[in-house]
Amino acid sequence: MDEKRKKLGGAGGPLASQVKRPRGDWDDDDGPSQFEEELAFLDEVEAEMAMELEVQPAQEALPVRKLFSPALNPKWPRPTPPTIDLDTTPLCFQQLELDHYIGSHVRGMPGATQGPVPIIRMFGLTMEETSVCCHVHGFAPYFYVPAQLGFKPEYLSDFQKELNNVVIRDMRSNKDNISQAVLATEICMKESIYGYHKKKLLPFLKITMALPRLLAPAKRLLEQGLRCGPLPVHCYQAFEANIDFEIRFMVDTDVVGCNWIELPAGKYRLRKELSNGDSKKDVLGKVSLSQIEVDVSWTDFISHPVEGEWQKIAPLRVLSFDIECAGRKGVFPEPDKDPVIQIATMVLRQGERDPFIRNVFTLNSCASIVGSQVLCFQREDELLKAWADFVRVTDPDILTGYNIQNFDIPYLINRAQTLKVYTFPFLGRIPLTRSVVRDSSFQSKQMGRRENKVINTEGRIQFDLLQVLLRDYKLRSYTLNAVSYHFLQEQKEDVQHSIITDLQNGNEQTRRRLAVYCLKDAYLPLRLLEKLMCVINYMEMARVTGVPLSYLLARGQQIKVVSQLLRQAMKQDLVMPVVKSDGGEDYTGATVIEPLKGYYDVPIATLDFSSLYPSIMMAHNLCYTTLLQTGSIEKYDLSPNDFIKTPTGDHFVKSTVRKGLLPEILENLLIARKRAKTELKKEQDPFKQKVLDGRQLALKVSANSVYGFTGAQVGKLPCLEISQSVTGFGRQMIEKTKQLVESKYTLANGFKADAKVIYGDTDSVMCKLGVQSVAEAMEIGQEAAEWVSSHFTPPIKLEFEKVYFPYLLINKKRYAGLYFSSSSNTHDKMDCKGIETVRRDNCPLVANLINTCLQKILIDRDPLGAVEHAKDVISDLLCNRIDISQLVITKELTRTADEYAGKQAHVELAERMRKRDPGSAPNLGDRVPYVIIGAAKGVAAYMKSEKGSTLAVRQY
DNA sequence: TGATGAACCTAA
DNA sequence: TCAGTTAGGTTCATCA
Repeated sequence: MDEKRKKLGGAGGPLASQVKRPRGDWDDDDGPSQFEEELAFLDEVEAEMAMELEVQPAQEALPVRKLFSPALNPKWPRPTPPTIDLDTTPLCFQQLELDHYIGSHVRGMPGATQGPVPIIRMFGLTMEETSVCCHVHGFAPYFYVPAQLGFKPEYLSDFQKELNNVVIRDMRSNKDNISQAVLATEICMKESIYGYHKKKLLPFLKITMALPRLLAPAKRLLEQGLRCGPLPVHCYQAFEANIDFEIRFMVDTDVVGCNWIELPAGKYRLRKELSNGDSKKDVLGKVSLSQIEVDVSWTDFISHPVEGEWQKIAPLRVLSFDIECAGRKGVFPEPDKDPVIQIATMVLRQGERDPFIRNVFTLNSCASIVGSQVLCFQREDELLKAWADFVRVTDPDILTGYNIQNFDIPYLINRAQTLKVYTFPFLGRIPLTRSVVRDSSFQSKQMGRRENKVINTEGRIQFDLLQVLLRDYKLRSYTLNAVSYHFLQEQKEDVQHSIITDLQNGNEQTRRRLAVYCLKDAYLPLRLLEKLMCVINYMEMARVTGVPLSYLLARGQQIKVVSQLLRQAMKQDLVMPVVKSDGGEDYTGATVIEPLKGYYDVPIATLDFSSLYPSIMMAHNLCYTTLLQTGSIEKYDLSPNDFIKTPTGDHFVKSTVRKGLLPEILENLLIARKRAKTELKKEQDPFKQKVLDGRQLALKVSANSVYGFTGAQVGKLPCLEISQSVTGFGRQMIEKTKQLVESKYTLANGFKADAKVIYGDTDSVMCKLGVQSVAEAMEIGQEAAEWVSSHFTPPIKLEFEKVYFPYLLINKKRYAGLYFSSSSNTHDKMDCKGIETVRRDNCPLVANLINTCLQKILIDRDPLGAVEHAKDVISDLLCNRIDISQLVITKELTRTADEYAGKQAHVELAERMRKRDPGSAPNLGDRVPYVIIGAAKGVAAYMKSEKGSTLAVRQY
């Protein structure tokens, strides 16, 4: 079978022309596309696997009812779950999504018995593919404030009453008629995480509120001041009042994202399907579409740590889909005007190779497609209704596709509204909760401003591939076509947007062509998801950081650190203050050593501090809990031996006095990473390997984001003393490394030459050691790294990483070289940093030209050839012989012409392009920075030529 | 003509 | 209600 699959892999393979298909008016290409072969092949796979007979593809409209008959579509519903004997059977499921809703008290469950109560809801999956919805009762939100001086336990009830009164008075409308906003107050001994306080626990008031949304007003009112008993009015500072309810719950119950939950036998209640009028007391009716729905007390379930058997992953259903709309010419489709004409869907079990459901819902007839079910509808509203029903029946855990979040789902929902398909917008697992489209804007320094739509699909995780790619990959283009080509070397089916409507208005063959296109657009995201191991990697990230899977795509970096910090803090009775974040002064970052620019025809050894910032935090015990605030040294009578002064003048106690939380978190992350890596080496099963690799990656990323968290001034808990001390130590270290290397490896000490650090950035130094061979450079580099490491506090470690030979150092953050690490005989790659070849704001022509030039310089050792090449391209440009499809133009460049021949050429080219195809100025905004001149100038500069003699290399 | 700042993207 | 950091190169527009 795999043999066959391989054959399909090669473009234009022998299979491509064997099968003929009927031709329609729009069928101007030869034979079926490769994707069609692939689809057809999927049918064969199933036949070979002796699966049940495939349903004959339908061509004519089907009565909708029949679609859902088990006889026609046996694979749609999940397998019937085993019957459960509550008294003897525990229920184990992998929790995939965790949220909360406001409901009312359930008899026998802990928590408030009156008024609205928050109920945690876990959605998940058993190993047998049974979907589970679990209502967890009795957990209430809370926060802390330090008890006022002189506060006595007997004041508690007064305090609670006072706070309750002001909170209720503060409510604009009390729709739910809440009479008890504050459920409980108690005194407990805690310590603020912020600053060192000699480990002294102080009395705090733990305030439990009825609902999560009451935390913010309670906090605000307490900050404004509250009077209690005989004490004067006091303004309280709130702690942990800004923690998401879900995170609060997970931290307190040791639940991490996507871990396994066990409900012990006898401890949970099964919900039943209740028909109308069937209202037995004590039996709750099902409210979700999950196959099994249960209730449990928050104190009664077991949360399994991600270890051993509990590392497994349940067979999630991943549903990928794509829609086509019949837009008007030149107008982007609008849901109140333009119909949805096709929806293609593929459903895959996570871990399996091929989707087990493949279908396309079409408006009007459509010729059959081998490998896919074709479901035709005469009316658009019926199509939409049937598709939504189909989604609910197949009950996917994950919804994916390309840009479904900002296009497909909103379009479908809005279109359904226009057509009055009222049953449509219920795409989650709670049939009573309508999916609505909301706008949200999201802003961060990292990602800039981003406008997004948000659609609630309770219990089903939206995993929009586009969003994943935007987050995790820096790409030149994010079109599905470009992305597919980049990762899969595969293209979309070739259908121009402008002809979609014509295809729809043609015949069943043209609609078939459209359907194949649509199917591929549903299929590609699945392939990409698998190739990039998104689901596994995200799950591991959720497990490592402890947040729900959905947070990873919906939220930023900070929540992950907060989750870990809270878990660690709780163990030591430490609590997190709510800080008001006001962006202050920036602080100094890393050092970039002034480069000795030039072309180095000798091996350059590169030494790197591994995980520099995490290791600094560990080595020097930098943490909120170890920070000595002004006056603390005197206050706690600390001797100089007890603390350190950082390069920025901040003080932290040593680990002998108090071990910091952040260093502890980092240690755990790095230990876990090491463990994952050793397990990875031992593991034979490729699936488990992927999981472990995903984990070690998640652990590394998590460790590196801790520093950023402390420096995030608009953040949950910024601490510039930590972040600036970290960078301060870093600056000191790189400077010291340079000195050490240059002082030991000298002629005077018997080495072949005086070593010179020619460049360095943040955590690395590039050393010219005066040796001629890569092997020698590796040997000395290795030794130097070890020797330098011994001058620093563990776990700080300088590592020999690679040798560049030759090495072209153009400027700070701009260099290229042949990269040797595994072998001293052959280079692994040509490594380019910061140069046009790696930048996404240049047109391909520039990148290609520079890349070729660099290859000629570094690999062929032919700098003259490089300049010749640059010249050739220039003259091609000037003679209009260049392939203009490689060019993208800037608006600015078309406006001004100047003396630069290259630039002038571009202006002309831009004009030509415009004349030829006025509507297609491609990627407007891309830079074409003096394309060729820039390159030639660059190459010449690399050759140390004088300014002005751009093409001359005589001096070299 | 050179200085300056914005926009963009990258290095780490 | 939400947002990881700073350093730094290159290009281009603007202005005196």
